[in-house]
Amino acid sequence: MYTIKEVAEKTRVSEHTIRFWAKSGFFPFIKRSHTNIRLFDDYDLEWVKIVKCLRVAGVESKEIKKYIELCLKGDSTVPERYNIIMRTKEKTREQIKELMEQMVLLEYKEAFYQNIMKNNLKDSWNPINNIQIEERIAI
Amino acid sequence: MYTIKEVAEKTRVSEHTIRFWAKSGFFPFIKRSHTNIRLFDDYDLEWVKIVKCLRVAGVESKEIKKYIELCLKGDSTVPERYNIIMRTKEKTREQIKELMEQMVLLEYKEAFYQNIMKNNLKDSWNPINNIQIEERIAI
DNA sequence: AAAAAAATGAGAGCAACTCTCAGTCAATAG
DNA sequence: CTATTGACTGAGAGTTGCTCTCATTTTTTT
Repeated sequence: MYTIKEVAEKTRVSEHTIRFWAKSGFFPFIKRSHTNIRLFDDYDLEWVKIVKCLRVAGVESKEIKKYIELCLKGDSTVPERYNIIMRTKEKTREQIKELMEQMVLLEYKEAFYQNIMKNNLKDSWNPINNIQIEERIAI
Repeated sequence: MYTIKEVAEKTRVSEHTIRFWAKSGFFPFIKRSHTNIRLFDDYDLEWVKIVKCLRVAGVESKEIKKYIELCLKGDSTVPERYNIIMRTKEKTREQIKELMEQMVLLEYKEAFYQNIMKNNLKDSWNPINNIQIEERIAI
């Protein structure tokens, strides 16, 4: 059995956020000690990880609540749950793609600034279009 | 010269957000028509793209403002700007890594649900640990 | 010249945390 | 056996970064 602190460490989600998620009804099985302290077991931990996974993918709270409730309803909801997972996968794939595109831009910037520093150029030389920017500051 | 609508389309950032960013001082060079309508040129467009890139990487507004101000100060701030770009690259790399880890978990879930649907199993069979969960609902 | 489409700023509203605070409880130090 | 330290609690205020509405003005189309 884990305390909220241990769960926070294991999942790298803040204690505040875990309490917030618990209040949102994301962890329906958590027990309490006789002095009201939350006790997470390994399955609760699994739920925390899945909720984190969905949140990181940008699934909103309302949808996560729905997913949790489908889980509680049993086998008949498996196809719907599968669809939520597939939509989440798609979202995640798009996010990775977007981040990789941004990475390309950041690498241009890196080269741009390295070039200025190495060759003592002015930063009005923009390597993206390989043209000099007149009277403008490059971002 | 582009209107806010065209910039929104080109960058896939909403008009609302572009106005919000403009109010935050992220685009210091935007001109206005004689009737107060914002006119973006190609360089302004470049700034919108960079700001988007930084935001997607999770750089907070305050830091973006700082970056913008460093750009306006000229060449002497290049090393500091370079550092911001490098930190942003690192953040982006971490995000991609985290999303890829989540992807693995989502793929387990996909296989888990597919297995239930194909073989008409109960969902208390958890494929992650390959053990049956007693009296517990799998998430 | 009128109707429809776009733009404006001010400001309200919202999601999802994030933080503060006063208070309970348990464990260890003296 | 008290006292202090430290984890935990819920309630609720505060924050970030949009997102949306609205009344008004401007532009375009017909």
